[in-house]
Amino acid sequence: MRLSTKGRYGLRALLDMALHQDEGPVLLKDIARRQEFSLPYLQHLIAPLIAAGVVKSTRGAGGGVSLLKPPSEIRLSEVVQPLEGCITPVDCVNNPTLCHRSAFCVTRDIWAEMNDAMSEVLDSTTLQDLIDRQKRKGHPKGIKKRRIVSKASIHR
Amino acid sequence: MRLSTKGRYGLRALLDMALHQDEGPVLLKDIARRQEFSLPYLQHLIAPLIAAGVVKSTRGAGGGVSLLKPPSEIRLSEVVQPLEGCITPVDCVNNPTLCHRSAFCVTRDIWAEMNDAMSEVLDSTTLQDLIDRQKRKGHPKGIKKRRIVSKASIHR
DNA sequence: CAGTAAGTTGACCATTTCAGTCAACAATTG
DNA sequence: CAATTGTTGACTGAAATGGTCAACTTACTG
Repeated sequence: MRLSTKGRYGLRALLDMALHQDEGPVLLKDIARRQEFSLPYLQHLIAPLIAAGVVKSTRGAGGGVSLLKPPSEIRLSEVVQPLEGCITPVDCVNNPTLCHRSAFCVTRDIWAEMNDAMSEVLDSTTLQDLIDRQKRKGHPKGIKKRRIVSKASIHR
Repeated sequence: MRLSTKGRYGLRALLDMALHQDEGPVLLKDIARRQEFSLPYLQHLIAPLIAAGVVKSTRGAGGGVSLLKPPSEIRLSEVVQPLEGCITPVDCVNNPTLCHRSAFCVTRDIWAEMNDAMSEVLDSTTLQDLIDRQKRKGHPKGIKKRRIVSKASIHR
């Protein structure tokens, strides 16, 4: 039941973006440095978010990425979905025809309940909520200065 | 975020067992046939449930598997956990030291909320609840008679 | 217009996990 | 002893995961 790094890193990237966008488009390079994952990988996380209409990119010098909507209008489900695909625990929940047992399968009902419970969290939380929480916690802008980080550090 | 077949098939196997245990120990062979997955695979699903103390097995002729507790005392979390391991979306939720960002990471808080939401469903539902639902739905004992099933049928 | 700074895209790769089979074995019954 | 039934571990093919790298496009700067 693990989320992949796409969803996890992608959401962190978006939060980082939100926390820095007052300074204009945010450089992928800076997000990667602050969030401590590689730029090449980050590039692949951004693409689906652009396709989903959550993020806009500007090329060329002075370019970068920025949010297309105010953070209060971005639900986490809008972010996680493009990155992870549907988050359902079992495919038959959304696609009953996958299994001929669906109609009378009660375990499927349970997976549907789990699905609803997870969706509820992601639907009811916005990027703004994350920003607010971050500000209460400190480190409001993440790690800003370049730091020497050992290669062995775990990015999980 | 998919559950593996272990958790899904395992829970179905347990429900099947519960629905048939009035007739004494249930044969793995029969569970496999009714639930439409292979016996060799089912054998591997039973082992963790025995280790977890949910299921008891009897070898030899007339043997089979049976529940160690009444269905009303078996929470789904007790079944899913041994099969899937911890169901958390991200490891750092249960093990903050995995990532040095844990202390100030707000995305981690969200994954923790998702974790709680999922756990709540599995903790608050018992095998008896599944039995009751199944009886209301019909097919109370699953598919009993041997049926010819095409190889192409999808077991998802 | 040249040069450089960005983001974009697709090819590629190593490792791990998943889903499952198979065969040898242990225990129980009759 | 023979038949039945569960137990265990080795093994395997396919797919997903978690990346890297290089070529390309676009845009700004001087």
